Amino acid sequence: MQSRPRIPEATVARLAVYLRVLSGLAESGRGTVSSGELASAAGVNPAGLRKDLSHLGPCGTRGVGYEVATLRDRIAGVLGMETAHACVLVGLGNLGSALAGYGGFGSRGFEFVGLFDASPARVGQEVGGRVVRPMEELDEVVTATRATIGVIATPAEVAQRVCDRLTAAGVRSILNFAPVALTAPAGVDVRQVDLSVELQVLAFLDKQRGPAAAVLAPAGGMA
Amino acid sequence: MQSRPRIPEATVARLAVYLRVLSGLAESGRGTVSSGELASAAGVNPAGLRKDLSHLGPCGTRGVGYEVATLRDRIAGVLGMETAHACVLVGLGNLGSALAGYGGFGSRGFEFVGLFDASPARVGQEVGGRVVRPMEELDEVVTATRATIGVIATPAEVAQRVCDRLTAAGVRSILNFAPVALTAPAGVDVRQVDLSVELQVLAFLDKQRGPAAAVLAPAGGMA
DNA sequence: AACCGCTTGTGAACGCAGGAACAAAGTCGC
DNA sequence: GCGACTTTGTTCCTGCGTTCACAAGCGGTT
Repeated sequence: MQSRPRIPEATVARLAVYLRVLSGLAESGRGTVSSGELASAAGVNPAGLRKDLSHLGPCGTRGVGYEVATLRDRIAGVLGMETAHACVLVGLGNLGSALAGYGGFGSRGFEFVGLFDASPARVGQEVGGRVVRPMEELDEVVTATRATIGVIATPAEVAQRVCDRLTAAGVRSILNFAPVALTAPAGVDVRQVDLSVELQVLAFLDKQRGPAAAVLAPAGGMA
Repeated sequence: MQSRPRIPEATVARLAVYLRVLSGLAESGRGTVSSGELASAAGVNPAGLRKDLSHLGPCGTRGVGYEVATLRDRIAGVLGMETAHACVLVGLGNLGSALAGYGGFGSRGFEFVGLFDASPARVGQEVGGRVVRPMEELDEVVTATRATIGVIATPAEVAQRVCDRLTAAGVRSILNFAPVALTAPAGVDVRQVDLSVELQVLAFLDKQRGPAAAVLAPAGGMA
C-alpha cells in the first residue's frame, strides 16, 4: 500500500517540528519556502531536512522550494493528524494540570477525553475545561471513547499500576512523565519524558566546559 | 586533568536515570546491585549499562556487583551534583508553575532562585514557595545569584527575547519548553523539550502499526 | 528557443550508538 | 589451597543517523 515501509523515529520527531513551523508560515500567508529557510527555522541541517522530507516522496519544486500549505498537509497526513486522537490523562497534580491546560495539544489534534485522579480532593474539580473523574471510571471512559493514548502524570510509586490499568483498558500508546521505567505488554508503546534528566544533562555540559564564566566577561561586558 | 575527555551525551542522560534508581535502592538499605538488576530497573540493556559505567572508570567488584552508595556518589560527582545549581525560571503559566512546584528538581540539587513573569497579574504571587518577580529584576537576580541555568516556559512569541536576556545576563545553559528553535550565542547550551512532539511520535507509531483497533474490540463497531 | 542560476532529491562516506560475545578478576565452596 | 561460578570490563561488529557533495530538474531571462 504505502511505498514507505518505515520512517526513522528521529525523522518523525523532526517532522512534527517542521509541521509547526509550516503552520506558522501558512498563517503569515507565505506561499513557498526553501529547505534552507525551513531548516533554519527548525534548527536543523538543510540536507537533513531534505532527507527527512524525501521519506514522504517528492513534494517540492526544484528551483523554487516547497509549497507551504501542501507540505503542511502532507506531513499532517503522515503523522496521522487528519483524525483527532483521543487521550486520557491520569494524575492532575501540578504537571498534569499544566498538560490538561496546554493549548499546544488541542491545536494539534489531540483531545483529552478524560482526566483522572485518585485523590478525592481533585475529583470533581474542573481543569482545562474538563471535570476530573475518579479512577474507577477509567476503564469505562477508555472503552467508550476508544482512547488510544494515555498520559501518566502521577507520582512514581503508582505509575506502573496506572500503566497496567491503561493497557488493560485498551490503550496502546503511553506517554509517561513519572520518573520510573514502565513495563508494558508487547504491542504497547511507552515513551518516557523525564524533566529532571534534561536539567542534569545541562548541568553536566556546563561542568564539562569548566568554570570559564569569568572568561566570558573579559572587559566588564556586563553593561 | 580528567582521564575522561568526553562522555557521550546519550550516556549522560542515562547516568541520570541510574542515579535516580540508585538513590531509591540506597534508601531501601540495599548494599550492592548487579548490572542486570540495575539495567532492568532503568529499562536498558545490561551490556549498555556496563559500557556507560565504564566511562567513569572501574567502579564495580567482579563477581559481586556495584556498591550502591559508592556508585551513586560517583555518578553524582560526574554529573556535577556535588554543588547545587542555581536556576531561574521565566514564565509562570500552567507549565511554569508546574515546574516551579515540581519536587524532582530540588531533590536533585537544582534550586530555583528566581521566578519571573511579564504579566503584572502573576508578579507577587507565590509559586512553589517563591515569589514571582517582574522581568525587570531578571538581570539583577542572575548576576547576584550567579545562576547558570535558565528555564523558559513562556509563550513561543517571546521565548527568543527571553533567551536573549538570559544569555546577556550571563546564563550559560537554557532549557526551553517553548515550541520554537532558539538562537543563542556560542558557548551557550540550549536544550529543547517539546511536549506535543512526543505525543505526535506516539500517534505516528500507532498509525504505522495499522488500524488494528477494531481487532481489539471485535464486537461493537462504531455504527 | 536556449542558457543560466537556483533548489530539490539522492548517493556515498563518516562517526556514533547499541548489542552481543569474550576475557579478566574476584568470591564462595570444598 | 584449589577449583568453579558469578559478574564486571572490554572488544568487536552491525546498524543507524548525520553530514557532505553532486547530479537532476524547473523557472526566469534574453
